[in-house]
Amino acid sequence: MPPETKDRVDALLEGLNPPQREAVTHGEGPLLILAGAGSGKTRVLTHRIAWLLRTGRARADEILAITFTNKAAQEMRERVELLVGRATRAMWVMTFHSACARMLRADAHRLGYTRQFTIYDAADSRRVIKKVVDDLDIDPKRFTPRAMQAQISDAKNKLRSADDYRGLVGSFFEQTVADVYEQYERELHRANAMDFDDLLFRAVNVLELFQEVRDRYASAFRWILVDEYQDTNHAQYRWLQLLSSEHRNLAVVGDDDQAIYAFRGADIRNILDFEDDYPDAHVVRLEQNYRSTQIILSAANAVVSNNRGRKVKSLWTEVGEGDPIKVRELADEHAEARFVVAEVERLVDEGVSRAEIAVFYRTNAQSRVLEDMLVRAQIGYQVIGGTKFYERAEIKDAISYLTFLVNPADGGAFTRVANSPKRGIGQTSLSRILAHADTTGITPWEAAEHPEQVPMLGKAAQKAIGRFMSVMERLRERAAGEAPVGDLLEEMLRETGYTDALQAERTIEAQGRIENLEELVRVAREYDATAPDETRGVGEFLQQIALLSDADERRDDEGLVTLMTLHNAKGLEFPIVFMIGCEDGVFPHSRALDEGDVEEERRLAYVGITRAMRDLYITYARRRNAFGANSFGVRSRFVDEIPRELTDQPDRNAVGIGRPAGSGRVASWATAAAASAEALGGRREPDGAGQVFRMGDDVIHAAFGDGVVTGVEPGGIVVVRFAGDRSERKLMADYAPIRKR
DNA sequence: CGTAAATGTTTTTTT
DNA sequence: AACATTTACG
Repeated sequence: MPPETKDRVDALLEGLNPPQREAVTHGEGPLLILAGAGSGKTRVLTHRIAWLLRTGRARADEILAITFTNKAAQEMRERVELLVGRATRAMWVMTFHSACARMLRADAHRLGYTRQFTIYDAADSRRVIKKVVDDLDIDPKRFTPRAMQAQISDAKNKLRSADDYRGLVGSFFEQTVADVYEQYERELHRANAMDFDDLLFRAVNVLELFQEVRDRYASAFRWILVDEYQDTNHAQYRWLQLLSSEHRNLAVVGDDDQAIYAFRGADIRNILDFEDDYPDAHVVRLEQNYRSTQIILSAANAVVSNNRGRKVKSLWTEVGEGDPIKVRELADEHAEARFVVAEVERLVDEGVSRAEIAVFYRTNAQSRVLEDMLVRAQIGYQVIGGTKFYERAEIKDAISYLTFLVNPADGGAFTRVANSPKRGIGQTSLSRILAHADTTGITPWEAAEHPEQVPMLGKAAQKAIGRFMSVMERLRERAAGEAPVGDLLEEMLRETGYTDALQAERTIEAQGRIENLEELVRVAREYDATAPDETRGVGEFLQQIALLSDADERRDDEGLVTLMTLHNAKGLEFPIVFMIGCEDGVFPHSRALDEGDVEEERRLAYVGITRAMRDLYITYARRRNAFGANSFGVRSRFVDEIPRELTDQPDRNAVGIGRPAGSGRVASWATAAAASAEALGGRREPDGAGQVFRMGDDVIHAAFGDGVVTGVEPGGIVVVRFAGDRSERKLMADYAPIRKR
């Protein structure tokens, strides 16, 4: 190695601790990196890639790096480029699904798909399943499409085909699933479409069935690196196995304590058994945490240590003790939101940037109350997840138009756009056209091209279809002529009258939709400008956006408070973290309790806690609006698993809805309500006269307005923080003009 | 064929 | 409570 190169390699290793360095400089052979939360695993991955490149062990096109989100992939590529000082376009850094889609574009023809195959999202797939259930005369009440979909997805994640599944049938339910699965596969194939699970499944199929494809990739990818390995499923495991079969340079990074995707088929054994699969694997443990205070780490450790069957690890930090964890009980979800918002305002006053603050919750629905409150307080925020941009009706419509242009077999896309905007093509006409295509073995596009040949189709419908298709024909020529996607999209929105129809509505919502479509055009133009030549085109654009996730939309430089589910929080860190809704039934989720998946929920708690660098707030509510009805809650068991001395509420059981001493669990809302009443004891509000105030109560003051009780002191004094001027005042409960809301 | 009202269903987490 | 889907009517 020339001395100059050696210096640059040494520079790469500077600032790494010994185990990190060991992982980065591991040579040939399998490598397992057990990386505790905040132990710098991303740093290790990027430095390892840079090291492989710098030392000449790898060319960029010999590296395959798998990340969990597209955003993470992009960041990883940028960081590697910074380290090695040049572009790394040839390197494959992407998610499992993106990598598989890319491989399938090249080789799907071997399985009877074209390279323009459509990627169906969960909603598209659900629609197909519904149709199948309907066609097969199955009672959708007994066999809900939702359950069917879950079963099929599960099978695919285990690499079980419809045939395989049928062979394992053990009940009437499964028998029915087998029928649906089989027909579903036929429908997808006929539409030249794949669902998310297919991308992995079919990619494995191609590698297994075609030796030359396997050889091509297995020899190309000399170095493979995988992040978040604890959340891989069997199909992903097999895919990696096939790709790494030749060089065996597979490096995986993960933490079994952060496995939170079992519900999606992830198999924690993939990481636990790595050393059995690769007996010669080199194992590195990263146990020094660079992120959180000792108190936060201790809390996380205490909680997760209640799980069994984990690889024992001991995280430590040099960051220092830090502040106690702030635990708050609030009256209901509104008081909870008010507390969070008031605290955010206080922190911002202290000079904290909003971008340093995140709020985590178990389910997306919980963001709503919080959003209301943030809007009122005029605090900028972003919500990750929930209703996604690409799931909005108008965006789906626009995408379906493009999809139908490039994939004329996609009857789903056709159905979606044919009568949107309204042009007099109803459900009946559509069904006739699709049935005609079905029976004569032509594509929906071809059938629609010749409406006069469709049996039973009315004259008016024929004319409407004709007009629609002549627009589509023109657009298709433009698409084939490799027009930029942005131009094509704009033309489409204009020519089909889509924008005009929205404009005609003259409503604020329609205006919002138009703005969303403009945003989509902007995304397309961005794609036109940045996509490498070889991957340009409508088809590729569509496949790429189909694989975008919520997490990819996250922005971290615009001074916004971030709201997201605990699942979306994986891999991120924030100086200040709020975990809200910490009640049994909400978190851990009641469904998980029913199904005995408490350990996964606990890992979710571990993930949430370990995102916090400096300050952690945990809140729970006594009362919460579940289905329109109020339910009473009990503090989450996870809160009680945090040693009290790590919190600012060492005697928190003295007041409020503490878990009844000695009782193990409270699993249902019914028993929860009883337990709550018991815990409240004689402290329930008297009707009418003399009010009793508790921490978290919402109050209205005649002069100061809305507020929340932040403390109760002897002598009938209550401490109230007011939303209006954010002041905190001590008031005499009996004399001050305050009442509960 | 399209709209409006009525009914039923929904809340886990997501690539 | 909110939303989607179904049903009834114009």
